[in-house]
Amino acid sequence: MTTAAAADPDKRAPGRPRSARSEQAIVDAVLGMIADGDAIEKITIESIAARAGVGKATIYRRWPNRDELIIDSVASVKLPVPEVAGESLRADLITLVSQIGRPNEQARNGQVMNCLLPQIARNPELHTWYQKVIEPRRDVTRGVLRRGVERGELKQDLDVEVALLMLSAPMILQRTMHWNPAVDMSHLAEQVVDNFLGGALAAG
Amino acid sequence: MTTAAAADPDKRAPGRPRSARSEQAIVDAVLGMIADGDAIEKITIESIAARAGVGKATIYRRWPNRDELIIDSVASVKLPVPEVAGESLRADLITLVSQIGRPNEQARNGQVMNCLLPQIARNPELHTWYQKVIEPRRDVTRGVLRRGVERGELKQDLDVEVALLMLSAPMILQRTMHWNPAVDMSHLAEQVVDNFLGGALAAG
Amino acid sequence: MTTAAAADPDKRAPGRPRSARSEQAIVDAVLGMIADGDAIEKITIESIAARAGVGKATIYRRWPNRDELIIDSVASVKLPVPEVAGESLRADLITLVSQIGRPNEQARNGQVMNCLLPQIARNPELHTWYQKVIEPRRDVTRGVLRRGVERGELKQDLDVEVALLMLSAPMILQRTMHWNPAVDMSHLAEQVVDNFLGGALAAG
Amino acid sequence: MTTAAAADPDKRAPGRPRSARSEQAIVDAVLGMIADGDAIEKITIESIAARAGVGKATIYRRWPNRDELIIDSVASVKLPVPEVAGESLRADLITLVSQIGRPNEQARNGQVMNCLLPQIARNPELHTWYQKVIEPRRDVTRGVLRRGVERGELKQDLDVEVALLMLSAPMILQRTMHWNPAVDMSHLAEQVVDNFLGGALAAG
DNA sequence: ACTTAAGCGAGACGGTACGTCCAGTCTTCGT
DNA sequence: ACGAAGACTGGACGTACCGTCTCGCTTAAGT
Repeated sequence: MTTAAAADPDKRAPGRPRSARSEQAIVDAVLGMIADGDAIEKITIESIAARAGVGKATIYRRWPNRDELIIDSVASVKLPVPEVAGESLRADLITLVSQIGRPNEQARNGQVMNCLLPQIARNPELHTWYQKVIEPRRDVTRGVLRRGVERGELKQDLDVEVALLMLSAPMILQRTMHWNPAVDMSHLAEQVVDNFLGGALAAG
Repeated sequence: MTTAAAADPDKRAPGRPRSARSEQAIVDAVLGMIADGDAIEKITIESIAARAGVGKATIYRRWPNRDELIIDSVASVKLPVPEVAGESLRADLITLVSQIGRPNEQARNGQVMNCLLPQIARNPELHTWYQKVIEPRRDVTRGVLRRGVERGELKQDLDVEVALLMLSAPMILQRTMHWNPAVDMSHLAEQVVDNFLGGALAAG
Repeated sequence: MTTAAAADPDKRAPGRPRSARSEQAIVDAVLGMIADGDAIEKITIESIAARAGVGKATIYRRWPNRDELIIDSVASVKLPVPEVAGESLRADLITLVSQIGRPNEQARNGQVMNCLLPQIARNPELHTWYQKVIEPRRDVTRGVLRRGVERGELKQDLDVEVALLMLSAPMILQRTMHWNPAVDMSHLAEQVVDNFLGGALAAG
Repeated sequence: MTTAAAADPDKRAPGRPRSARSEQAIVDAVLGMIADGDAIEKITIESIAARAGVGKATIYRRWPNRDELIIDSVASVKLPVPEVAGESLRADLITLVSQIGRPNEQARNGQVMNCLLPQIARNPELHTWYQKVIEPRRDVTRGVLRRGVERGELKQDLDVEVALLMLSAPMILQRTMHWNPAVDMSHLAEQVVDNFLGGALAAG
């Protein structure tokens, strides 16, 4: 997202190199303000520059505008790709699903996804990029589902991609936006997985 | 959302009454810009006033700020509460689910939801209001599900609210944001309903 | 120099009229800073706006840039067209010449002409404008000289325009720039006039 | 004006000596931009560095700021001290006066003086320096005038310094700023000298 | 030949001011 | 009293330069 790396890795660019300290200070300032729960429109370039102790030009040298900076900052918070125990299909899915949309300790609250969602919706580049970020996580769930199909636990004709969507979308909307206020979120992951696996139809 | 109605319905306010033409022109301007696919942040009060041929104060007299205006405008596009034929549970659900997040002719593209999503996420008032708007639609689906439970077609212990979430969330995210690009959207409603009803587990 | 007057004097512009108070505050701020002896390049639009308690846009609505504003402010200091007693040619000329380039009480120091000189030199529009400003003053001297010629006191073939230049240029350069540091300025006006009248050649 | 020479002339500084090529390139860039008629405020350090193909630091190593650089560059254009034939007082004065403020071939137009005038007015150091530059030229005229006095051609009580001012100021203002647009400049030097010598009073 | 020391082009650094745009408010006139 | 028009203060925008500071690289002089 930042300036592309040099084509020739041997030849470094002329002139004074960019300061890693400044870069970090900027990203930290952004994450700090998000974590402080500041309204997203209050996170201005000027306030970021002031908080980071950095000139505005130093920001604009790296990011073309505020949105890219915020997105990049959030993206820099590396979320570890989750691992699964492999005990059972249900347990693995609950483990994975319960992590979707969960606020993590660095990007300390749900504001982060609130920032990202609209940008992703509008910015095709960002959308593509975001897909790349979550694809590894999606891949883990995909693997679990595929193994379920191979083992005969899941239906042979299961559309894995639709399944992924059905597992993640409820978690995302509910966690970031409290989409349906009548839903109790304490056991949502289990409920989603169980409904997904068992279906709604009455047995027999 | 607009200015509260007069306390005494008999006594009309003195002076020149507000022009319905202005109000309509403002709302039309907003909807027009949304339909034109303008980026949401380009829809400024000034541009709205210019397009509507109206003074800024005339807008502020009616709405407290830009977000409320946009939301109100979008909300004014009356979406008819869908009706169901009542033939079968599956057919009814597909009818309802396929309408979720569908762009309609007045708010002519998916931009509308893109505008609303972040606002809803951040603005508690708006969130409450939005619940009220979609609650009637939700209620229809809720009714269908409840009848399914009563008839014994659906599990007795089905959590209807979670079910609603599982039916709508995938449609919303996929339709407005192409959340999972690997998903084919041509039969998504059917797939979501069938997965929801039948579950993913292999029979037997 | 400010926005041109309306073509039709009857029809006033729509909308809120510009505030005379703001305009005065801006001009006062500029003159104040000049009088304070601030370096000319320290008189920035931002500092003017702050001192005048005015938004920057209010300044830019009236003047296209800093230079025009400063010039206009200085120009607004109405210098009274001098009058002459008419006693004698010599006395009248001394009266007039001694006023050229003299700092006056409102534009309280020589900085003013220092500001204007380079602008005049570079900006043709300003040059034209400045000519109009000083023309009335020049006209008074011109009248005195012409009467001198008519009365036969001055040479019949005197080039009045060259004469004006010879009377004013030494005063301007010496007063604003101390052009020749070896010149004693205390009786400069008298000396210039006497040299001009009597010439340098030895009598006889 | 450049960095002071070493205290001990024998001991040259260690390290790589400054490049004469760079120095020349910088000065040439400045003179070129002036000659191109660029507005003085467009001649920035950055543009100079770019045009000269030189780093900014290389400029700052030699001159403390833009003004000094511009002045130094202009000053480097050596104007030859004029010589006089000594035929007659009038002819000598016309020779000298006609050269005042005349654009020369290197500093190719009147812009140069336009650049210098305001700086001189504001910067006392520069003022002193400028006096030194023009003093030799002034001295020639001073010599001619003094000889005129000694020979009895000019009045015994002539104030030579005031005379210098009266001869040069009209030429400067008219040549660099077209001070009085009504003045025909084609014979200005002759007119000034003749007026100066003969005075304006009618004979007899 | 090798070290030392300053020069070099390049360009990033923290800043300041620019001139523009919009927010939300206020003030005018005409309806 | 509402209408439009548009001026008001305020503040962020993204750009341009300032004068300073690294970078890796020459270029000499003194070992």
